[in-house]
Amino acid sequence: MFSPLISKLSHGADLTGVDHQRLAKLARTRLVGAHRNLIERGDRPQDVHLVLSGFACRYKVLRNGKRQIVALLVPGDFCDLHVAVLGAMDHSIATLSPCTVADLPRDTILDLTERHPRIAHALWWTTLVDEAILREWLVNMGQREADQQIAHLFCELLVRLQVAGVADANGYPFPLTQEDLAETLGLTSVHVNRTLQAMREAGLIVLQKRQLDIPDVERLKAFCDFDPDYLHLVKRRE
Amino acid sequence: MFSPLISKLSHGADLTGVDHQRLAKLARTRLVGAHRNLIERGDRPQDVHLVLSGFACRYKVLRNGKRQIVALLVPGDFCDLHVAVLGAMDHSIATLSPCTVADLPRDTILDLTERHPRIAHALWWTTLVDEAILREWLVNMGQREADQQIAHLFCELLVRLQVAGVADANGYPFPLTQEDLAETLGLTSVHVNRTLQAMREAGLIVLQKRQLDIPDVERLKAFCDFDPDYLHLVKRRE
DNA sequence: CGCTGTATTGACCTCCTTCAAATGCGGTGG
DNA sequence: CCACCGCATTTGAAGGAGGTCAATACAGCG
Repeated sequence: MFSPLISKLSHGADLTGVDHQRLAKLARTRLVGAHRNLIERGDRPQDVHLVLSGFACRYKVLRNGKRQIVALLVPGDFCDLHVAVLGAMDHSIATLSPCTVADLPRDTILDLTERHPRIAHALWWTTLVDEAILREWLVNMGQREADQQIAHLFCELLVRLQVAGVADANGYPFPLTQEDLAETLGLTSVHVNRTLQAMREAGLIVLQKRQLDIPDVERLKAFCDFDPDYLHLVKRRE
Repeated sequence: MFSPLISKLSHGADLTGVDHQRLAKLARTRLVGAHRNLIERGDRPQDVHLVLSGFACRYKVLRNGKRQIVALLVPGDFCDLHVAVLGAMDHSIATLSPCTVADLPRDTILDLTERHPRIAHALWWTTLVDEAILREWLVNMGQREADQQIAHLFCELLVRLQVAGVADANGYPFPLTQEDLAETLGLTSVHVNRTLQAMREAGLIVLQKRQLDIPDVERLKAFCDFDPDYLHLVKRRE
């Protein structure tokens, strides 16, 4: 049930089997349909939310109605680990596909981190990686052209989903619409569409029926100059 | 000496006078010229670095030589508060103007936070605000046009510099070149130049001799739809 | 006064957007 | 099983924001 989180954390810290147990004991999960708000701007959530399956996103909407997705949340990602420190949410979170979500009482988390430094350290690590991803997205939007931008996002998701244990070696389920993709990359859906077509023709990707396959992962990585160092993955001890 | 940091922290947490003392005691500062690297990608800094005056930036360079600035560091901002958790730096940090920088031994910081929860909380707060700023920059690059983008950055800096106590009500020293500005906004310096001219003609800004003045702050904020909630400032107790 | 880095300008180009219509497709109800 | 609906994808034509290249003007500084 909590395996995506545990799998992910094991790439960022040395969690022992005992620690795993502690996390798994917190289970209280629910199913959420696609396109539902999990948290809205201005909220002060009491529980900590965790995505266990499906895709969700952080987003902000401008006065003119435009929406910018500022993060994709995949299995193992926290929605609001630390709002308590900030007070109110400055952005909203919504599902992009059906998701299973865990609600963890904030007190439980606080208690857990206080008593188990390794867990605290692992959670620390996740938020710093989230920040590093934001920086890389900024580079992506600022300096790369649409095709490389899309390719880079696909490469990042491949790694992140593999780390969570929900992607195979060269592909994964990809429920986002072209519109969603456009909103995360700062493009229009029309241009995303045309760019995807070009990438398909170039044999870089196979994207159909909400499934992305990458025939030649190394080639795609080279195409967009992908370097996963910003994900700060640590060699996993078997 | 440490007033920018202390001034800033007081907007994010309830620090008492005693806490102030503790921070101030750590002083070991130095002057750094403009365009010097403070930290490079791959480094594992031992000390924690803090900007006390001047402008610095986080940046990443692509293989093709393009540079993207992913954060501006102003007085009171930390460079690398938490690399210890991540290991190596995934980006570099350089000065944009002459800066005074403080080097704080990591152990001192660890010790301080462990023994003084309020300080720990305040430092927590700063890193979460940094993350919120990244999200807003993503919105800026993805959804706003050049003129609003520039305006938004200017508004953000006005608030941040005021919070640090180094800006007056409607302006501040602005040492960045148009090239620097271009690299932070994902534009070219040519286009930044033309856009700045238009903004000057519109009376939105006065930018000359490395000094930015904003004749009508409310107007500029309205122009770019600026909402400072993402900076998570707390009403300061006098 | 000359040097060097920054700002400015012009001409041209292209990536991406806009608007609008058409096509395709999964799901549902008859 | 088929017709139909709603949503997502695809396509076309035209326009605009921003990029590229390269020359010129300007300003601070030793």
